[in-house]
Amino acid sequence: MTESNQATGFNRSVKEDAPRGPEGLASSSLSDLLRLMGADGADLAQTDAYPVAMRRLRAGATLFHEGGEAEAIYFVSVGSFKSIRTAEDGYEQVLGFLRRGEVLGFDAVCMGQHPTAAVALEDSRVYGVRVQDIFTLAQRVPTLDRVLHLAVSRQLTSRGEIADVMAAVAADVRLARFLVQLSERMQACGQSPRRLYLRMSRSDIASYLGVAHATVSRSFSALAAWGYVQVSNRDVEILDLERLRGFSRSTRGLMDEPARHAAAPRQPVARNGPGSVGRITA
Amino acid sequence: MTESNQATGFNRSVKEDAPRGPEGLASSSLSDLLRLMGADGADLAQTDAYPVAMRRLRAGATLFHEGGEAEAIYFVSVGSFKSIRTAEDGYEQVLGFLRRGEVLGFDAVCMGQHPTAAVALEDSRVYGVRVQDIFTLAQRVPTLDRVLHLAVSRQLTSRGEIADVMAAVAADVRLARFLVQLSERMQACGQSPRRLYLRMSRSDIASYLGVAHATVSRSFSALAAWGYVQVSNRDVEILDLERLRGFSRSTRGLMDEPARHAAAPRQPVARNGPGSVGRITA
DNA sequence: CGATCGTTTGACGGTGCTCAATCACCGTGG
DNA sequence: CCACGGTGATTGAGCACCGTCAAACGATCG
Repeated sequence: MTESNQATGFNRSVKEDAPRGPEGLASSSLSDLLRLMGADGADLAQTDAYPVAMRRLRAGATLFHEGGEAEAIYFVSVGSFKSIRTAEDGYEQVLGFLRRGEVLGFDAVCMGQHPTAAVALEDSRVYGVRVQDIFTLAQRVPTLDRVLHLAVSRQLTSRGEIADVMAAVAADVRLARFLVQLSERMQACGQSPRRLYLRMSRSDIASYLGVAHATVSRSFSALAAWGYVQVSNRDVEILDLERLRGFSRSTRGLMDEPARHAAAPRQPVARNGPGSVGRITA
Repeated sequence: MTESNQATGFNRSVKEDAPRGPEGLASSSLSDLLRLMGADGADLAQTDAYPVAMRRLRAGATLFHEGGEAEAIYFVSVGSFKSIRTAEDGYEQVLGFLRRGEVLGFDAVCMGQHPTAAVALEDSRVYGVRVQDIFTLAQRVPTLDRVLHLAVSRQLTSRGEIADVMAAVAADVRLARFLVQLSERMQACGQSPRRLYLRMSRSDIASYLGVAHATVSRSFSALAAWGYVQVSNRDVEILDLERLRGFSRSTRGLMDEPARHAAAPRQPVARNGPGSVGRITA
């Protein structure tokens, strides 16, 4: 618990060099937020009037706590977060990893308090919109309403991806699916889909995959041994994305497509090879 | 594949005795939908003008297919659904079970097509709102906008509950958590939290829990043997909700609170008893 | 450079997955 | 009414993947 966060409250003075709003929060205009969310600049010019809070967090700081009062929802501007739920015994269940353009804390609007917490994985920035302002603001600015709906819909989809990963498959396959997910997100951002830098710890990954801490390490080693990836600490390079994707789809029994076109440093199909247990029977 | 569904299309003639809209769909008024969603009747009277499609489905019918074009989002009026994603090998991953007042298909608005399918678990009815109408309608009728945000927020929360269940715990515990979830939902609906009738098959439960078909049966038997529940086919009676809830929270090792107050038909703590493997280390 | 944390790897034991047989429950047809 | 196939649920046996415990290794920071 070496949190270096500056408290939880929304109304908090934050070290900031941008202009301040009445709340002591750095503020930008709504148009900035809409631009971030990829809104086509229709009525953007008219939205400069609306101030929007902006908040910065250091790595490891928590944006809002589980059970905390729902003060605002946030849009990630730069950096990345994990959303987690902590069990009574202290076990942290990771529900997802969020990046630029994604929305945080929306699951709180139906309850008044946050069912999950959000923690920054690196130095980050977010826009915040107070919950009480959402409805009126969305009514005033249709573009915001649209943007919000879209972002939440995307969020809903990504929450579903946990199940895809945790669906009873071998641990190696879970990790492979996770890496493919990351790779696709990278590509969606216009970045290289082969070079990944993992912002989260092995334990975070383990929680997300629903396997043990140590098993993640073993699976990384296995994937590297098969020749799918090259791993150096948190740097991951995907050597053969297509074969990795194929393996991530593997279910059980001997994978139906050995897919050994050309260079296979280590034959993936062997004892303890891909897909020994894999999938639950339908 | 003995689907008795009446095709997928939204613009389909449906056997219906209610008034028809221009689309050949039975139609009700928007105020009905808002009332279903628990909106306080502020401007309800003025919303009678807006027609809303209503659709009926038989048990086993699919409301919309995975990959299908996103035509509308739906609100469950009566009955229940499962939302699923089907892998290439035919494995059905269940993402959640939905009941009255919940929203279906919203994750499609950000993509134009449905990332998941929805199948009726029993004879059911839904209200449908075309995707293209959502934004304009929400702007015209603020109450709808609010209702929609709330419903989606709830949906987001329930998607997170999959992780709670699938988080690496013993299979018995997963089932216990699932039953507790159902029980709480029953209570929220004003029904008895002890008497459950499971609308879904064992395989559906297995998929939702992330365990094998057979393991669900074994876990049911175990829970019954511990004296937590009494099971007869799809009828489940919870005999001791508090102890069941306690067990559902169990992690690993010998559960820290034996909780043997009084009557314990079969001592839950025994070899192969509760919480042998349980939880992944934090 | 030492302390602390995160990561890797090893060995062991157990739970749950696979396979498969049996049973219970229905709707059909003889 | 009872035989009959079909679906879904239960139970059993065997084996191996992975969770636990533990120790060694590496990285990062003060």
